[in-house]
Amino acid sequence: MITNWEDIRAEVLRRIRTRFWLPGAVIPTEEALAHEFGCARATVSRALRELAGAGVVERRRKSGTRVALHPVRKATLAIAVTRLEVEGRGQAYGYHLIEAVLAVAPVAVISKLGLSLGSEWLHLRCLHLADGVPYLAEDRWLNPSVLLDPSPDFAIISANEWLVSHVSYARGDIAFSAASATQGEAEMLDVPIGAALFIIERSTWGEAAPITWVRLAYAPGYRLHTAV
Amino acid sequence: MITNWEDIRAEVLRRIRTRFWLPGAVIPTEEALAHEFGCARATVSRALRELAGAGVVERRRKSGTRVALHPVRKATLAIAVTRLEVEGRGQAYGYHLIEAVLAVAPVAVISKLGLSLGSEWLHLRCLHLADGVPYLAEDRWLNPSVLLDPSPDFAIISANEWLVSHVSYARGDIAFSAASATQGEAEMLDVPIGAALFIIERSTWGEAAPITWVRLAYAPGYRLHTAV
DNA sequence: TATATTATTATGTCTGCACATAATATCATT
DNA sequence: AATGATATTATGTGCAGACATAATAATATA
Repeated sequence: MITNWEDIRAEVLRRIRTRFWLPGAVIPTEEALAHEFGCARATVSRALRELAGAGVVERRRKSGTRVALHPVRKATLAIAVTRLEVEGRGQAYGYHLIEAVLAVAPVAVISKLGLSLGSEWLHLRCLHLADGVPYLAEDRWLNPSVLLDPSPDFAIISANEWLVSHVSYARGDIAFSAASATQGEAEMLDVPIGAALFIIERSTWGEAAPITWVRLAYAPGYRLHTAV
Repeated sequence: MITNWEDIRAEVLRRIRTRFWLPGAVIPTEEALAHEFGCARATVSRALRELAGAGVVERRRKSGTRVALHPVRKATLAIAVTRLEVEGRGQAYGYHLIEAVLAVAPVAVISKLGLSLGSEWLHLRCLHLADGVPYLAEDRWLNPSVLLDPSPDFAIISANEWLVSHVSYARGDIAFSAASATQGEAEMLDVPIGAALFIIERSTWGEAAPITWVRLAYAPGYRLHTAV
């Protein structure tokens, strides 16, 4: 008797991983499993739904549930506000605003956010520190119209942290890549020009207009990881 | 009247993103929302549970549901089998086995998988191509005891693809980082030594013993991205 | 034979109810 | 004032039943 959806999920996962049910094979119906485990169909359904969300099984009406043939590993990364990420490791967080100017956004940013040409945005360059050591170089373009009156002081609070608690957004996009350190990044992070850096680029849109585009260049050694 | 959990999730998300409910604020109870929307409590519960899973709200018994103060963006990356990733973009997939030898695993691998010192593992080096261009250099250490009899021919099928359909695993770990191309990687990918590469490292364990450790070095230009 | 039409099936969703559980508030006791 | 017992509250889980929906199979029709 298993009447707990987490235990059922574990048992089904066990049968898949031990290859009792092979990749591509159809597993018993919800009703059959509910009967076997001595629980309600809804409970089995909950367990299988979670496994489908994790990419372990694929489900289709009428045809049933089958073990995923090519398990798309869904790695879920938790991307926190930088300050909390650093403090969460027990390190002291530091933050410096390097530059904040109104300027015409470069074409790369314009095209990614779909801006009109020649529009002036706020350009921020900042450095985040962990235990006093350069941790992350931030290069951000920010739609000035989202700034409230009075405008926040980005020398004190990081744009990221201010944005998440003051500006509503509708959708966003995150990309991960690797790049060689530019001269500016090399200076900020105190590494040689050309060093391999881990890059996160984010675009964020509000309901009507784009909000911000940011490139985060992490100091060498940075790793994002997750259990599967 | 909203009696559909996805619509309820959308409506709650709208209220949060339009800052009708502010970060940190407690939102109405499931029962109150169910009454407002004219649906059952379970339906609201389902919607809020999904939002909690996405990191948008935080829920605690007795205290209720509140809008996440520091929304940990949970970026879910879909990591497919390389062949399907390439073919999914409409490119021709190519695969070459460079080397396959039994050898003593280096300390870095031993420590990551918790192997006993001096054990001989199968060392594979392979190159994956997209439209004939080097795409990914793979450096893999594989526990020879997982190989069935007859042993698969890794000159024809990639280890990744063979493993997902032939070996059961219990848990794994994925890490993303950036690194400068080693001499071997530079040769395989046809890039200068020191070029910034996107790196994925994976460790996989079976129920009892470790199965494999692999380092995937992607050619410059590779990006992983996801909508939020 | 090819093409609609209809039945069947397994998952997807919603409801109303019950009880479990964790966190908090309240109150009595020392 | 500090401590401990008790009540209250909101979420967490489970159940049985109903109907919706998508995909497939079976059947009838041109």
